[in-house]
Amino acid sequence: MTEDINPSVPTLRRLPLYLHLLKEMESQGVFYISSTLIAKQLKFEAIQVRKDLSVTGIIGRPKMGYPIPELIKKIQEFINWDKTMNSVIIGAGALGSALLGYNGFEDSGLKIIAAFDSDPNKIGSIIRGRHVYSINDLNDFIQKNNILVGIITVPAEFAQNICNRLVEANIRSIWNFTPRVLETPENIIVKNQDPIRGLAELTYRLKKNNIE
Amino acid sequence: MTEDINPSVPTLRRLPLYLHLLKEMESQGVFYISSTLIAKQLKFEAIQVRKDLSVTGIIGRPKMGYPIPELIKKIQEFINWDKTMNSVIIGAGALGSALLGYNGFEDSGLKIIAAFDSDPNKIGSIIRGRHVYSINDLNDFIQKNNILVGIITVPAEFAQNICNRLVEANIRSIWNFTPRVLETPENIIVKNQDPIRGLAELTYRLKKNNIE
DNA sequence: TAGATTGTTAATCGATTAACAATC
DNA sequence: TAGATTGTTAATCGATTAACAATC
Repeated sequence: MTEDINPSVPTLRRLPLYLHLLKEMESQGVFYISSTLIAKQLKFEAIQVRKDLSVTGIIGRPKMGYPIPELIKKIQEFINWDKTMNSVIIGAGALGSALLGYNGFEDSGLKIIAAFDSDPNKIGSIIRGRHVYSINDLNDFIQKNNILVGIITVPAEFAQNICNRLVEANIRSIWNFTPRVLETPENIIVKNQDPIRGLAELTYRLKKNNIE
Repeated sequence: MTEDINPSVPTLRRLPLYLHLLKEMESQGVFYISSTLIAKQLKFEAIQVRKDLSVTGIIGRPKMGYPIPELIKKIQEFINWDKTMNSVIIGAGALGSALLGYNGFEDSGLKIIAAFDSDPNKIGSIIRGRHVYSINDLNDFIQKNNILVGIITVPAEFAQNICNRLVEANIRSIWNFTPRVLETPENIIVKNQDPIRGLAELTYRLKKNNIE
């Protein structure tokens, strides 16, 4: 086996930032970049950049830095963004609709191919080019369309119920945008992504700034 | 000074999860909860729960646990969610509209009172009850309406430009939903919140699961 | 009372940072 | 070549976890 390095979660979370920067640099016609310059752009430490990038197996060249096209490829492979992953959204409300229209997924290989909702007014409609189906069709759809990721954007109180349905349909992973912690079998990958958690960081610092 | 404890970032990010759970318990008529039970619900360790909660200054009672109403209040005070904070959104696209309609902010005291965009078709419209103004009116609006937080949901390539305008208007903090790292003066609080960073964690584990 | 729970102090674990030889 | 940069190994820093006395 070549892949032996276990990246830390912070490293995994930084890799998309590198990827985004590198694609930008590449589009500007730059083909080598040093850890020093990456660090400056992203406000990291150069040594941290080198440590992070090393997990992908990239080999840099002293004095030159890292070859950008190759590094992009290595990062994409490492976090599995070089492949298309089909997903569905459950909950076609504000947040669900936003994710359907969000172009930030371009870099990632994630395709949201349908939405599901329980509201009869929404079922049958098309949001941002994707059909909205009844939640009752969820199980069938997942099994027939090779859906790897279920994205939960329903109100918190329905999150566990939707989760159960996804598990029944043999989903592989769940991206949970609600503040509920979900009960799942061990083999299901769950990533919680409640944006409000980041807000606490910001507002705490606002308060602290104000006091001092 | 009573507040001497510096919470770690992970602790700050967990506090909203406790808050959410506690509010739920309270609405069910429960008034005391132990760290053991909180840990079980959130899949944490009890000792971690106690460590986290201690930053708020809460005093628990052996055998009983923590008084829920008081703990809710302490957490809210600690992360500054007991006060209303006015904010504006810049970028009334998919993500911006979603945040305008998102009811997850109820717990937090954050009020989004207006949106701004550069698209003449959007300017003058109303999205989820909030007016969309021209970006040219941003500076005036911020200064006149005690805006503490600027939420950036424009496409990445415009993020720095919007950031500069916010800084000019003497904004106190920026919640940045783009993958760009912003250049700001030191006194501005910036919180980056690109949802795609969490996706990397999920997709990496998907890949790893598949290989093994 | 006995036993569950808190909260403090110490130990462990893991991530970041530093030092520096190797290299182009 | 000289000097900038990589990548490895070690040191530091900080967060999590463990141990346990105090308490209800």
